[in-house]
Amino acid sequence: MEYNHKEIENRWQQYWRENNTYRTEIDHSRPKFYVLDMFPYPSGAGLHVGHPLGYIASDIYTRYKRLQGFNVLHPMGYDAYGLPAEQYAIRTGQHPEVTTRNNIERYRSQLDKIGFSFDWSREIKTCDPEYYKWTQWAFIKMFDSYYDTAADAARPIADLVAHLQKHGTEGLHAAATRQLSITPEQWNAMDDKEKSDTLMNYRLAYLGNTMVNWCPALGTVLANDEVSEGLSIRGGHPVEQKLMYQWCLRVSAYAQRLLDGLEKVDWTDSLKETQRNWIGRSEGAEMRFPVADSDIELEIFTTRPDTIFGVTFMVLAPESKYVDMITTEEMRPAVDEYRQSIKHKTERERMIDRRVTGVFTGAYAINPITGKKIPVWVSDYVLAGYGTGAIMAVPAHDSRDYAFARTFDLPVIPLIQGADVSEQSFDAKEGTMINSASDSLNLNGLQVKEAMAAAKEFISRTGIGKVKVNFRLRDAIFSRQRYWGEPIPVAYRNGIPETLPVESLPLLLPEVDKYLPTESGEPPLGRAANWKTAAGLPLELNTMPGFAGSSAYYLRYMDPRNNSCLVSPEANSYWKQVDLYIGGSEHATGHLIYSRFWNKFLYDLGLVCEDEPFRRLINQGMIQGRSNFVYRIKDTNTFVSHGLKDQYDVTPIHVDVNMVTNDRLDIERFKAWSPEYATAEFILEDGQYICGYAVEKMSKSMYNVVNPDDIVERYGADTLRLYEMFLGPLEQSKPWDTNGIDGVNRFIKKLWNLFYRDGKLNVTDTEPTPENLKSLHKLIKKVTADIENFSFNTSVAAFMICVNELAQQRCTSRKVLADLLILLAPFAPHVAEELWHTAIGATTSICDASWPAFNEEYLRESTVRYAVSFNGKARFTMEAPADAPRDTVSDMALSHPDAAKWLENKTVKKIIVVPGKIVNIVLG
RNA sequence: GCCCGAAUGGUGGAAUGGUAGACACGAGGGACUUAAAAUCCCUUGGCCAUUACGGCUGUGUGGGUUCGAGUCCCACUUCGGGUACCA
Repeated sequence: MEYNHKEIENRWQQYWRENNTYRTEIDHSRPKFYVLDMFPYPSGAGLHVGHPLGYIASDIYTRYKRLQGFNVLHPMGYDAYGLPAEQYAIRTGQHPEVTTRNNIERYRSQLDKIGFSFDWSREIKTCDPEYYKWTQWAFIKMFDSYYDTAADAARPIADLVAHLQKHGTEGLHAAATRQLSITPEQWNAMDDKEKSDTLMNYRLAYLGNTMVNWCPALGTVLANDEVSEGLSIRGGHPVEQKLMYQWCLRVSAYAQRLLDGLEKVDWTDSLKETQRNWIGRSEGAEMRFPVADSDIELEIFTTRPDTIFGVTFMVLAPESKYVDMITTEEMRPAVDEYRQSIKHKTERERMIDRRVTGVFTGAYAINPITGKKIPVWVSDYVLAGYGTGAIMAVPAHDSRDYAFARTFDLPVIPLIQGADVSEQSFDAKEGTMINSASDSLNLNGLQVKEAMAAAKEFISRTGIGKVKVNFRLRDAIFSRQRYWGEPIPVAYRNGIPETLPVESLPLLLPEVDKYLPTESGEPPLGRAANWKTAAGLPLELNTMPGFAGSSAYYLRYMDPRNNSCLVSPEANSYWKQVDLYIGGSEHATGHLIYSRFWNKFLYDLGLVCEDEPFRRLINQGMIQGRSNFVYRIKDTNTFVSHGLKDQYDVTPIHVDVNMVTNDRLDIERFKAWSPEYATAEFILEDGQYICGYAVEKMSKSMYNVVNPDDIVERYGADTLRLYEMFLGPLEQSKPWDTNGIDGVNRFIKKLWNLFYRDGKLNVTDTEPTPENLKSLHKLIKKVTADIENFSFNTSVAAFMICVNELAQQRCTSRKVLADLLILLAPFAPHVAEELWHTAIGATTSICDASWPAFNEEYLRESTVRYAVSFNGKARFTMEAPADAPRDTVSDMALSHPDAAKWLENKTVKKIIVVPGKIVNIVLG
């Protein structure tokens, strides 16, 4: 019997499929466990070897938990809406659905080859009407809800309407776009349009005029997390700011709960930190500064109310509504010109160009505490979208204000003792206050923290302002001017938006002749014929963004075919939440925020039983490419080997990693690669051409893409799985290097030879020896602990050691070998299943086996080795009885023959004995 | 700029404060073979020895705590990741 991976893997993959081995049902007799992968977007390029990394880890954990007796939910599906399929459709006219279907088929066949234990009966696709019905349904629920800030929960909008009818906005605690002040009489006198507009101020899904990231190249708006450094994440196109009337989700209402919820989940600190920064809670005060000779008051937000005595000017955002109100006649032309110049800059230009610019409005404000007159300026370093779009500038203690003050020659008043502000501002929140006293308030002599508290207390007591918490987290823009997304279930009656009846869902994505905007600039759905309700009302033309479909998919997996609700209470109360979620950290500020928001909303409605969707989360690292280079001597067709390249003037050229083995170039394949190289000549070292290498992103253009299918074909899925885990710690980014794969492949062959020695079955019913049991239980202990810690690389090493030991011991014991296979089954399921049946003689799948119990007894030693150190330096080792008391051990060390030379002419000051490990003799 | 993380042989990487470099790759040497592949054995951080499986040194840099530091503390350097005129 030889190890034949192709035959084995085909056989068992078929067996598992035919026997529905991985089908999962609710089973109250067993504890549940939910392991989830972030489902993939099926791109046209297919999977490369980096994609399955997280899936392999989650599969190992899933299989391990099943062997431990858990009923494990482990589903998979596709995040099927997305830009690439649509852009492909625009170029080729092929329907995105066709592209997507083909890509999904390719993904599925690639995934199947790796031997995952997904329950495919629960597969979902976000573009499937049966699925997106529930995405649309959730949107309608959000439209019909507002956020009650007193109850800290979403409530039906009908409750809000009732409140407005009776009390107006008096006593209303609701998250809102703007603070409104309405009497019941005013509300009741409103017409439908006015009422609709008013309610939009409160709805969780609302239409609003907001500054959006507009990407002209993609022809759509983008959410904040879809933009990085002024460029779109998809495609890298420039993004500009634009005021648009768009659908939004009031995620900001949940900011505090999203922050608090992080305390309850088991995620890495760095990921929690990323979310905390993104939510960006800052505590401070909102204050009003009266404008001189006017009734207008400027409202500002500051986190440093303690620095109120150092305010030497104020700054408004160019878009601030105050600018028009206070600018003096003589300054108006300059201010208008400045605002125009800002408007014409794209977001990216604004980022690159960090010059300090601004203009004086001509107006002065009054410092409410000192009564001093201070000039009001306009500058683009103040953002309209944060706080109130106006600031009090304290140049001595804020670096941005400092730069502005120096540019426009404004005064700088230091407020902290010893702070040198001649060269730069002193931003630290520490020190003793100076220059901070008026008739009503004296902060001098206080520490910064005390001063902050005192200032806040004073401000709220005197009514100058109030203590306020601000969040950086913005509402999510929910409209996309695209075709390939979920239609928003909204129709317009006389221009007033209303949601469709829930019973009419799903609202199907209509057919269009082209996937481009209409001539009049409307989104592609504007091309759909008859895009109206049955009653003839026009339907919404925007579609939902990419994150919509992925926000509640983990709930749908619990009950994927339910036609009457998103998830039944029975299914939800059994599966509860995701116990382990594995995926990339790139979703930290997108999907992982939106999902948590969406889940909390459903929780408020009493539709799900857990407040947080993902209990434990692991970020697998990215697998980078390892590119190979050849070195062409300039202006020739001669290539010089890596070790000799420095003697020539060379150009490095990427070469396909698939024709390089251990950095040695297959010269014949290289010549055949391109006609250009057919006549190439080579300068070799030691008869070989050695390539250089570099770690880069895995991509076609670098010729460093390694396809998992090729690895499976050549070495088998088990080798691929083990090798991906062996490569390094799961959470760390690391380059893929096929070179090391022979090591794990050899391990599988060694394992095989343990069961079939010289082609003959080598398993007997002999009793295990103490040595056998020691090797086995060392492994049980190590692998169990490693899986719990996601330290898969070290468990693979432990398998290698154990197999070597058992081979050396000539172990044939069926009991020991069977347990070895169970331990290995999560990692290399095919070979484990094969040997389980053919060599062990089992008649049921190894998936139905039980994880072996660890017994400390077998590891107990009668003697242990001590390292004997002198002054901390280890010098020799000695054996001692395992149960010897410390005094006996130190006496043994001192009388040991090797000790004599170290003890010569020295006095022993102290002896430290660490049982079973170290004897450290401290000499005088 | 701010926040987080990392730094260990030629390479990927192991090490509850207790003999640094597990495991693997690569490399060198050997066995088997007409030869190659495959397989197996030995060596492999550096330096000095090789009469000794002996010595010295060694985990980015400099300090500290400790009987003992890759591991803990302080300062710094470099590299990744996140975020950015967020007041």
